[in-house]
Amino acid sequence: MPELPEVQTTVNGINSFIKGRTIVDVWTDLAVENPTLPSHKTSTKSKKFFTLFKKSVIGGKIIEAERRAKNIFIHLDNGISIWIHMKMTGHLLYGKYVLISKEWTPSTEEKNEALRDPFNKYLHTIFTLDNGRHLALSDVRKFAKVTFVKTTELPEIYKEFGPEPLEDTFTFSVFTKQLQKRPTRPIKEVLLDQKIIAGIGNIYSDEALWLAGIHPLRTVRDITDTEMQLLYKGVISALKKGIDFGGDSTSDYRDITGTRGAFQGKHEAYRRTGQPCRKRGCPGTIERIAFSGRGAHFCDTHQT
DNA sequence: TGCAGTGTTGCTTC
DNA sequence: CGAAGCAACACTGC
Repeated sequence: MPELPEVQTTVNGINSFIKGRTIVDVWTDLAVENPTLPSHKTSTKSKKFFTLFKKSVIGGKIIEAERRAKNIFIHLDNGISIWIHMKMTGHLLYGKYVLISKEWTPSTEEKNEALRDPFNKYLHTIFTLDNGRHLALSDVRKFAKVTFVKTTELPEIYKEFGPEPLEDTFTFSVFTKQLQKRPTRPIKEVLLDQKIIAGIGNIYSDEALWLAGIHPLRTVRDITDTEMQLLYKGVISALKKGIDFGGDSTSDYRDITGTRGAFQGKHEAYRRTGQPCRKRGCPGTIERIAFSGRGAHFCDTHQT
């Protein structure tokens, strides 16, 4: 699920619902661990690390949440930032929960029925807020990671991610310069590399390539300047469209109120295998190939 | 029933 | 070194 538009939707939700709240407690079943950039090896799978985590975030007031690549940073007023990566199936939920026999479930007072959606179970980390409500991490597959860093360390960490495709500084020249760092690699693979461009995953790379009419296996250096222009626009418009529709809930993704996004009904390529291409006048069919350990979907006619 | 496939990414192996 | 493949985990669908 969570690529740039889904993570952005989550961050927007945190900022509209829980900004200003203070964290008064944290619970975890230790099923999640922290992101492992070279500089941050410790794991919440150890009780010792979790004790330190608790000590660092309890009493902190949420100033603002921020997205970098597919990561969420929640800045607290005590100089600490909570760092969350939702990986494949993680998502954050805001609700009123109760702990019953080692499992958190929505309280009877919780009026938001979406939180009772089966996809919104599997809670592995719970932040209790000063209004008695909770920010919960739901994650079936338990790949999501949670840790903390000093806020002052973030500029150094942000350097490990590529440029942000929706920022004003992401010009066509930045785009091509980044892609040219991998001239011999297939374009789809390069688009997925977070160090080249931040935030693109399997869904939006398929969509961007469909928009640009480029086959996913084309090598970067074989792509013409005209095609690059189309791809640059395609990347930006696919991501913006994802945000406009509140993200993609093909699978587990939900916004922090537990509600599905709507982008899954809007795909042109992703997971439309065997269906007709919807580009105007195109007689093609969407094809799927296995590639780089995942699926790539593209039109067999207009993507060349 | 069984196995391929699922949004991510870092580690291992060659 | 780059590149390919896999592992982490649980569930769905063919």
